[in-house]
Amino acid sequence: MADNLEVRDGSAIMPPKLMDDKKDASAEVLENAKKILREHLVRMGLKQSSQRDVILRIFLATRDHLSTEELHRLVKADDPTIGYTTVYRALKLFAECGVASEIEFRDGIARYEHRLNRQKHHHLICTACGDSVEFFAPEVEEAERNVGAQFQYQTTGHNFQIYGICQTCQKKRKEQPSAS
Amino acid sequence: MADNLEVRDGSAIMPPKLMDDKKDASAEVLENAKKILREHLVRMGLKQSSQRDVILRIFLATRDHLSTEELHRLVKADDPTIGYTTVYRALKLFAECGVASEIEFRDGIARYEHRLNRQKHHHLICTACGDSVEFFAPEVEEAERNVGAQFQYQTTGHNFQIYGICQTCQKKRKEQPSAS
DNA sequence: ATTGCTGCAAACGATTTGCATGAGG
DNA sequence: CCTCATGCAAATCGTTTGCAGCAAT
Repeated sequence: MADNLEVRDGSAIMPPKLMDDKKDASAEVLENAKKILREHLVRMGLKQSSQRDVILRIFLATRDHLSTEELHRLVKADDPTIGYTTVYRALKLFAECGVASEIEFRDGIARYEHRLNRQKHHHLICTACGDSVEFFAPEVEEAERNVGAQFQYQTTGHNFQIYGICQTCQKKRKEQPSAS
Repeated sequence: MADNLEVRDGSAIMPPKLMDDKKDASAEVLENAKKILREHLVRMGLKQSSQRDVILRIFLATRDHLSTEELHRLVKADDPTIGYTTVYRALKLFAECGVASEIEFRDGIARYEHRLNRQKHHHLICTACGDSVEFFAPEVEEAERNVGAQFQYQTTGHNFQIYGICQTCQKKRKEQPSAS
Protein backbone atom coordinates (compact mmCIF):
# COMPACT_ATOMS: atom_id res chain seq x y z
CA MET A 1 0.00 0.00 0.00
CA ALA A 2 0.95 3.59 -0.40
CA ASP A 3 3.30 3.67 -3.29
CA ASN A 4 1.04 5.41 -5.69
CA LEU A 5 2.33 8.58 -7.17
CA GLU A 6 -0.92 9.72 -8.61
CA VAL A 7 -1.38 13.28 -9.68
CA ARG A 8 -5.00 13.72 -9.10
CA ASP A 9 -6.14 16.42 -11.39
CA GLY A 10 -4.89 14.84 -14.54
CA SER A 11 -2.69 17.55 -15.97
CA ALA A 12 0.29 15.85 -17.52
CA ILE A 13 2.96 18.48 -17.08
CA MET A 14 2.52 18.77 -13.34
CA PRO A 15 5.43 17.44 -11.34
CA PRO A 16 4.62 14.51 -9.08
CA LYS A 17 3.05 15.35 -5.77
CA LEU A 18 5.45 13.28 -3.75
CA MET A 19 9.14 13.25 -4.35
CA ASP A 20 10.17 9.72 -3.70
CA ASP A 21 13.65 8.57 -2.95
CA LYS A 22 13.12 4.84 -2.95
CA LYS A 23 10.26 2.85 -4.29
CA ASP A 24 9.58 0.11 -1.82
CA ALA A 25 12.09 0.04 0.94
CA SER A 26 9.44 -0.56 3.58
CA ALA A 27 11.04 -3.59 5.21
CA GLU A 28 14.45 -2.01 5.19
CA VAL A 29 13.10 1.29 6.46
CA LEU A 30 11.16 -0.44 9.19
CA GLU A 31 14.26 -2.25 10.43
CA ASN A 32 16.22 0.95 10.36
CA ALA A 33 13.52 2.79 12.29
CA LYS A 34 13.22 0.03 14.84
CA LYS A 35 16.94 0.20 15.45
CA ILE A 36 16.93 3.96 15.87
CA LEU A 37 13.99 3.80 18.22
CA ARG A 38 15.53 1.00 20.25
CA GLU A 39 18.76 2.91 20.68
CA HIS A 40 16.81 5.95 21.77
CA LEU A 41 14.88 3.91 24.33
CA VAL A 42 18.07 2.46 25.78
CA ARG A 43 19.71 5.86 25.91
CA MET A 44 16.74 7.35 27.75
CA GLY A 45 16.23 4.42 30.07
CA LEU A 46 12.87 3.53 28.59
CA LYS A 47 11.30 0.19 27.79
CA GLN A 48 10.04 -1.47 24.69
CA SER A 49 6.42 -2.32 24.11
CA SER A 50 4.44 -4.26 21.59
CA GLN A 51 2.04 -1.35 21.10
CA ARG A 52 4.82 0.94 19.98
CA ASP A 53 5.97 -1.67 17.49
CA VAL A 54 2.55 -1.78 15.94
CA ILE A 55 2.28 2.00 15.85
CA LEU A 56 5.71 2.34 14.30
CA ARG A 57 4.98 -0.22 11.60
CA ILE A 58 1.71 1.39 10.61
CA PHE A 59 3.15 4.87 10.79
CA LEU A 60 5.92 3.92 8.37
CA ALA A 61 3.50 2.17 6.04
CA THR A 62 1.99 5.43 4.87
CA ARG A 63 3.41 8.37 3.03
CA ASP A 64 0.79 10.77 4.22
CA HIS A 65 1.00 13.49 6.79
CA LEU A 66 -0.84 12.02 9.70
CA SER A 67 -2.45 13.66 12.65
CA THR A 68 -2.51 11.75 15.91
CA GLU A 69 -6.15 11.00 15.38
CA GLU A 70 -5.67 9.72 11.84
CA LEU A 71 -2.85 7.45 12.89
CA HIS A 72 -4.91 6.24 15.81
CA ARG A 73 -7.69 5.33 13.43
CA LEU A 74 -5.30 3.29 11.31
CA VAL A 75 -3.77 1.65 14.35
CA LYS A 76 -7.15 0.71 15.77
CA ALA A 77 -7.97 -1.13 12.56
CA ASP A 78 -4.98 -3.32 13.30
CA ASP A 79 -5.33 -3.55 17.07
CA PRO A 80 -8.51 -2.04 18.52
CA THR A 81 -7.16 -2.13 22.06
CA ILE A 82 -4.53 0.54 21.45
CA GLY A 83 -5.66 3.90 22.77
CA TYR A 84 -5.31 7.41 21.53
CA THR A 85 -2.92 8.43 24.27
CA THR A 86 -0.48 5.70 23.39
CA VAL A 87 -0.39 6.83 19.78
CA TYR A 88 0.05 10.40 20.92
CA ARG A 89 2.98 9.50 23.14
CA ALA A 90 4.52 7.24 20.52
CA LEU A 91 4.52 10.04 17.96
CA LYS A 92 6.29 12.33 20.37
CA LEU A 93 8.84 9.61 20.94
CA PHE A 94 9.32 9.10 17.22
CA ALA A 95 9.86 12.80 16.78
CA GLU A 96 12.37 12.88 19.62
CA CYS A 97 14.56 10.22 18.13
CA GLY A 98 14.35 11.53 14.58
CA VAL A 99 12.12 8.85 13.08
CA ALA A 100 9.32 11.36 12.59
CA SER A 101 9.10 15.08 12.17
CA GLU A 102 6.26 17.36 12.94
CA ILE A 103 4.81 19.62 10.28
CA GLU A 104 2.50 22.50 10.94
CA PHE A 105 -0.32 23.00 8.55
CA ARG A 106 -2.73 25.78 9.33
CA ASP A 107 -5.61 23.93 10.85
CA GLY A 108 -4.09 23.82 14.31
CA ILE A 109 -3.57 20.08 14.16
CA ALA A 110 -0.16 18.55 14.72
CA ARG A 111 0.86 16.30 11.87
CA TYR A 112 3.78 13.96 11.50
CA GLU A 113 5.60 12.34 8.66
CA HIS A 114 8.48 9.93 8.76
CA ARG A 115 11.94 11.09 7.88
CA LEU A 116 13.71 7.88 7.04
CA ASN A 117 15.15 7.52 3.57
CA ARG A 118 13.51 10.71 2.55
CA GLN A 119 15.21 13.73 1.16
CA LYS A 120 14.58 16.93 3.02
CA HIS A 121 11.55 18.54 1.52
CA HIS A 122 8.90 21.09 2.28
CA HIS A 123 5.22 21.50 1.68
CA LEU A 124 3.03 23.64 -0.50
CA ILE A 125 -0.43 23.58 1.02
CA CYS A 126 -3.80 24.52 -0.41
CA THR A 127 -5.64 26.52 2.21
CA ALA A 128 -8.96 25.84 0.49
CA CYS A 129 -8.97 22.05 0.35
CA GLY A 130 -6.02 21.11 2.55
CA ASP A 131 -4.26 19.20 -0.19
CA SER A 132 -0.49 19.43 -0.21
CA VAL A 133 2.45 18.99 -2.51
CA GLU A 134 6.10 18.43 -1.67
CA PHE A 135 9.03 20.35 -3.07
CA PHE A 136 12.76 20.69 -2.57
CA ALA A 137 14.40 23.92 -1.51
CA PRO A 138 17.97 23.19 -0.51
CA GLU A 139 18.68 26.88 -0.11
CA VAL A 140 16.46 26.78 2.95
CA GLU A 141 18.70 24.24 4.65
CA GLU A 142 21.60 26.46 3.80
CA ALA A 143 19.84 29.48 5.22
CA GLU A 144 19.41 27.61 8.49
CA ARG A 145 23.13 26.99 8.72
CA ASN A 146 24.08 30.53 7.76
CA VAL A 147 21.64 32.29 10.02
CA GLY A 148 22.45 30.03 12.94
CA ALA A 149 26.15 30.74 12.57
CA GLN A 150 25.57 34.45 12.19
CA PHE A 151 23.59 34.80 15.39
CA GLN A 152 25.48 32.09 17.22
CA TYR A 153 22.42 29.95 17.70
CA GLN A 154 22.76 26.20 17.83
CA THR A 155 19.99 25.43 15.36
CA THR A 156 17.79 22.40 15.78
CA GLY A 157 15.59 22.69 12.73
CA HIS A 158 13.19 24.90 10.90
CA ASN A 159 9.67 25.19 9.73
CA PHE A 160 8.84 26.14 6.18
CA GLN A 161 5.57 25.91 4.36
CA ILE A 162 4.12 27.79 1.43
CA TYR A 163 0.40 28.43 1.35
CA GLY A 164 -1.84 29.06 -1.59
CA ILE A 165 -4.76 27.90 -3.66
CA CYS A 166 -4.33 24.85 -5.83
CA GLN A 167 -5.38 24.81 -9.44
CA THR A 168 -8.49 22.77 -8.75
CA CYS A 169 -9.73 25.17 -6.12
CA GLN A 170 -8.93 28.16 -8.30
CA LYS A 171 -11.23 26.70 -10.96
CA LYS A 172 -13.94 26.00 -8.42
CA ARG A 173 -13.84 29.58 -7.25
CA LYS A 174 -14.26 30.90 -10.72
CA GLU A 175 -17.29 28.72 -11.28
CA GLN A 176 -18.94 29.30 -7.93
CA PRO A 177 -17.59 32.47 -6.42
CA SER A 178 -19.11 31.59 -3.07
CA ALA A 179 -18.67 34.33 -0.56
CA SER A 180 -16.55 32.84 2.18
CA MET B 1 17.82 30.54 -9.06
CA ALA B 2 18.13 31.71 -5.52
CA ASP B 3 21.83 31.50 -5.10
CA ASN B 4 22.37 34.66 -3.13
CA LEU B 5 21.60 33.11 0.15
CA GLU B 6 23.87 34.90 2.51
CA VAL B 7 22.30 36.87 5.23
CA ARG B 8 23.70 40.25 4.65
CA ASP B 9 25.59 42.16 7.17
CA GLY B 10 29.31 41.91 6.66
CA SER B 11 30.20 42.88 10.17
CA ALA B 12 31.93 40.39 12.39
CA ILE B 13 29.96 41.42 15.43
CA MET B 14 26.46 40.30 16.30
CA PRO B 15 23.86 41.92 14.13
CA PRO B 16 21.04 43.84 15.78
CA LYS B 17 18.07 41.84 16.97
CA LEU B 18 15.53 43.86 15.07
CA MET B 19 16.08 44.98 11.52
CA ASP B 20 14.49 48.35 11.33
CA ASP B 21 13.50 50.08 8.19
CA LYS B 22 12.45 53.38 9.62
CA LYS B 23 13.10 54.74 13.03
CA ASP B 24 10.00 56.56 14.11
CA ALA B 25 7.39 56.64 11.46
CA SER B 26 4.60 55.81 13.88
CA ALA B 27 2.22 58.57 12.86
CA GLU B 28 2.78 57.95 9.20
CA VAL B 29 2.45 54.20 9.63
CA LEU B 30 -0.71 54.61 11.66
CA GLU B 31 -2.33 56.73 8.97
CA ASN B 32 -1.34 54.24 6.34
CA ALA B 33 -2.74 51.36 8.35
CA LYS B 34 -5.98 53.18 9.05
CA LYS B 35 -6.42 53.77 5.38
CA ILE B 36 -5.80 50.15 4.47
CA LEU B 37 -8.16 48.98 7.16
CA ARG B 38 -10.85 51.41 6.14
CA GLU B 39 -10.69 50.32 2.54
CA HIS B 40 -10.93 46.73 3.64
CA LEU B 41 -13.99 47.47 5.75
CA VAL B 42 -15.74 49.22 2.89
CA ARG B 43 -14.89 46.42 0.50
CA MET B 44 -16.31 43.82 2.87
CA GLY B 45 -19.36 45.83 3.84
CA LEU B 46 -18.23 46.22 7.43
CA LYS B 47 -18.39 49.15 9.79
CA GLN B 48 -15.89 51.21 11.65
CA SER B 49 -15.64 51.28 15.39
CA SER B 50 -13.77 53.25 17.98
CA GLN B 51 -12.56 50.07 19.65
CA ARG B 52 -10.80 48.91 16.54
CA ASP B 53 -9.10 52.27 16.22
CA VAL B 54 -7.71 51.94 19.72
CA ILE B 55 -6.59 48.38 19.11
CA LEU B 56 -4.92 49.31 15.86
CA ARG B 57 -3.07 52.22 17.38
CA ILE B 58 -1.73 50.17 20.25
CA PHE B 59 -0.92 47.25 18.03
CA LEU B 60 1.20 49.45 15.79
CA ALA B 61 2.91 51.10 18.73
CA THR B 62 4.92 47.99 19.51
CA ARG B 63 7.52 46.09 17.60
CA ASP B 64 6.98 42.90 19.52
CA HIS B 65 5.28 39.74 18.47
CA LEU B 66 2.04 39.89 20.36
CA SER B 67 -0.38 37.18 21.26
CA THR B 68 -4.03 38.07 21.48
CA GLU B 69 -3.82 38.02 25.21
CA GLU B 70 -0.76 40.26 25.38
CA LEU B 71 -2.33 42.78 23.07
CA HIS B 72 -5.53 42.63 25.08
CA ARG B 73 -3.56 43.43 28.20
CA LEU B 74 -2.03 46.48 26.56
CA VAL B 75 -5.36 47.60 25.19
CA LYS B 76 -7.05 47.27 28.55
CA ALA B 77 -4.49 49.62 30.06
CA ASP B 78 -5.74 52.21 27.60
CA ASP B 79 -9.43 51.35 27.65
CA PRO B 80 -10.49 48.77 30.25
CA THR B 81 -13.88 48.26 28.65
CA ILE B 82 -12.51 46.57 25.54
CA GLY B 83 -12.88 42.81 25.76
CA TYR B 84 -10.70 39.95 24.71
CA THR B 85 -13.01 38.87 21.91
CA THR B 86 -12.87 42.25 20.27
CA VAL B 87 -9.10 42.18 20.24
CA TYR B 88 -9.19 38.67 18.88
CA ARG B 89 -11.52 39.62 16.06
CA ALA B 90 -9.60 42.80 15.32
CA LEU B 91 -6.36 40.87 14.89
CA LYS B 92 -8.01 38.54 12.43
CA LEU B 93 -9.26 41.55 10.56
CA PHE B 94 -5.82 43.12 10.53
CA ALA B 95 -4.35 39.92 9.17
CA GLU B 96 -7.01 39.72 6.49
CA CYS B 97 -6.28 43.15 5.12
CA GLY B 98 -2.52 42.81 5.32
CA VAL B 99 -1.86 45.15 8.23
CA ALA B 100 -0.75 42.24 10.40
CA SER B 101 0.70 38.84 9.78
CA GLU B 102 0.55 35.80 11.96
CA ILE B 103 3.72 34.06 13.04
CA GLU B 104 3.82 30.62 14.56
CA PHE B 105 6.20 30.11 17.39
CA ARG B 106 6.17 26.71 18.96
CA ASP B 107 4.12 27.29 22.07
CA GLY B 108 0.78 26.84 20.36
CA ILE B 109 -0.09 30.50 20.72
CA ALA B 110 -0.95 32.64 17.72
CA ARG B 111 1.18 35.73 17.51
CA TYR B 112 0.93 38.74 15.27
CA GLU B 113 3.23 41.47 14.11
CA HIS B 114 2.52 44.40 11.88
CA ARG B 115 3.77 44.42 8.34
CA LEU B 116 3.70 48.08 7.43
CA ASN B 117 6.95 49.68 6.39
CA ARG B 118 8.81 46.59 7.34
CA GLN B 119 11.03 44.59 5.07
CA LYS B 120 10.11 40.97 4.74
CA HIS B 121 11.93 39.09 7.40
CA HIS B 122 11.84 35.84 9.28
CA HIS B 123 12.48 34.65 12.79
CA LEU B 124 15.14 32.65 14.53
CA ILE B 125 13.63 31.44 17.77
CA CYS B 126 15.24 30.04 20.89
CA THR B 127 13.21 27.06 21.99
CA ALA B 128 14.67 27.28 25.47
CA CYS B 129 13.84 30.85 26.44
CA GLY B 130 11.48 31.93 23.67
CA ASP B 131 13.63 34.83 22.62
CA SER B 132 13.71 35.60 18.92
CA VAL B 133 15.84 37.34 16.37
CA GLU B 134 14.92 38.60 12.93
CA PHE B 135 16.80 37.92 9.73
CA PHE B 136 16.44 38.42 6.01
CA ALA B 137 16.32 35.58 3.56
CA PRO B 138 15.19 36.90 0.20
CA GLU B 139 15.74 33.51 -1.39
CA VAL B 140 12.71 32.30 0.53
CA GLU B 141 10.45 34.82 -1.16
CA GLU B 142 11.90 33.68 -4.42
CA ALA B 143 11.24 30.05 -3.55
CA GLU B 144 7.60 30.92 -2.93
CA ARG B 145 7.28 32.40 -6.39
CA ASN B 146 9.12 29.57 -8.10
CA VAL B 147 7.35 26.74 -6.36
CA GLY B 148 3.96 28.34 -6.80
CA ALA B 149 4.53 28.70 -10.51
CA GLN B 150 5.84 25.19 -10.82
CA PHE B 151 2.81 23.58 -9.23
CA GLN B 152 0.36 26.16 -10.51
CA TYR B 153 -0.68 27.27 -7.08
CA GLN B 154 -1.76 30.82 -6.50
CA THR B 155 0.40 31.43 -3.46
CA THR B 156 -0.79 33.59 -0.61
CA GLY B 157 2.21 33.49 1.65
CA HIS B 158 4.53 31.26 3.57
CA ASN B 159 5.73 30.41 6.98
CA PHE B 160 9.40 30.18 7.82
CA GLN B 161 11.05 29.97 11.18
CA ILE B 162 14.36 28.57 12.30
CA TYR B 163 14.57 27.03 15.75
CA GLY B 164 17.58 26.60 17.97
CA ILE B 165 19.25 27.45 21.23
CA CYS B 166 20.56 30.95 21.73
CA GLN B 167 24.03 31.61 23.02
CA THR B 168 22.83 32.54 26.48
CA CYS B 169 20.88 29.34 26.88
CA GLN B 170 23.78 27.31 25.55
CA LYS B 171 25.95 28.70 28.32
CA LYS B 172 23.30 28.05 30.93
CA ARG B 173 23.08 24.45 29.84
CA LYS B 174 26.78 23.96 30.19
CA GLU B 175 26.73 25.32 33.70
CA GLN B 176 23.61 23.52 34.88
CA PRO B 177 22.93 20.56 32.62
CA SER B 178 19.44 20.16 34.04
CA ALA B 179 17.55 17.27 32.53
CA SER B 180 14.58 18.79 30.77
C1' DA C 1 10.78 -5.84 42.67
C1' DT C 2 11.19 -1.81 40.39
C1' DT C 3 9.96 1.27 36.99
C1' DG C 4 8.12 2.35 32.73
C1' DC C 5 3.83 1.70 29.74
C1' DT C 6 -1.14 1.72 28.76
C1' DG C 7 -5.73 3.34 28.46
C1' DC C 8 -9.32 5.69 30.41
C1' DA C 9 -11.21 9.84 31.91
C1' DA C 10 -10.61 14.24 33.28
C1' DA C 11 -8.09 18.63 33.02
C1' DC C 12 -6.23 22.09 30.27
C1' DG C 13 -6.03 26.17 27.52
C1' DA C 14 -6.20 28.82 23.46
C1' DT C 15 -9.59 29.62 20.17
C1' DT C 16 -14.18 30.25 18.59
C1' DT C 17 -19.14 31.07 18.82
C1' DG C 18 -24.16 32.34 20.56
C1' DC C 19 -26.63 35.86 22.04
C1' DA C 20 -28.52 40.13 23.94
C1' DT C 21 -27.29 44.81 23.77
C1' DG C 22 -25.25 48.92 21.72
C1' DA C 23 -23.54 51.70 17.89
C1' DG C 24 -22.53 52.90 12.87
C1' DG C 25 -24.42 53.70 8.25
C1' DC D 1 -34.23 51.00 10.73
C1' DC D 2 -31.16 47.56 9.52
C1' DT D 3 -26.88 45.54 10.00
C1' DC D 4 -22.65 45.00 12.06
C1' DA D 5 -19.76 45.31 16.44
C1' DT D 6 -19.21 44.32 21.20
C1' DG D 7 -18.51 41.79 25.45
C1' DC D 8 -19.74 38.30 28.24
C1' DA D 9 -20.20 33.51 28.98
C1' DA D 10 -20.22 29.13 27.30
C1' DA D 11 -18.81 25.71 23.88
C1' DT D 12 -15.14 23.73 21.17
C1' DC D 13 -11.47 20.78 20.36
C1' DG D 14 -6.79 19.22 20.05
C1' DT D 15 -3.53 18.41 23.48
C1' DT D 16 -1.85 16.94 27.88
C1' DT D 17 -1.90 14.74 32.41
C1' DG D 18 -3.30 11.79 36.76
C1' DC D 19 -3.85 7.49 38.04
C1' DA D 20 -4.67 2.46 38.72
C1' DG D 21 -3.43 -1.69 36.77
C1' DC D 22 -0.28 -4.17 33.46
C1' DA D 23 4.08 -5.40 31.40
C1' DA D 24 9.04 -5.20 30.65
C1' DT D 25 13.63 -5.47 32.66
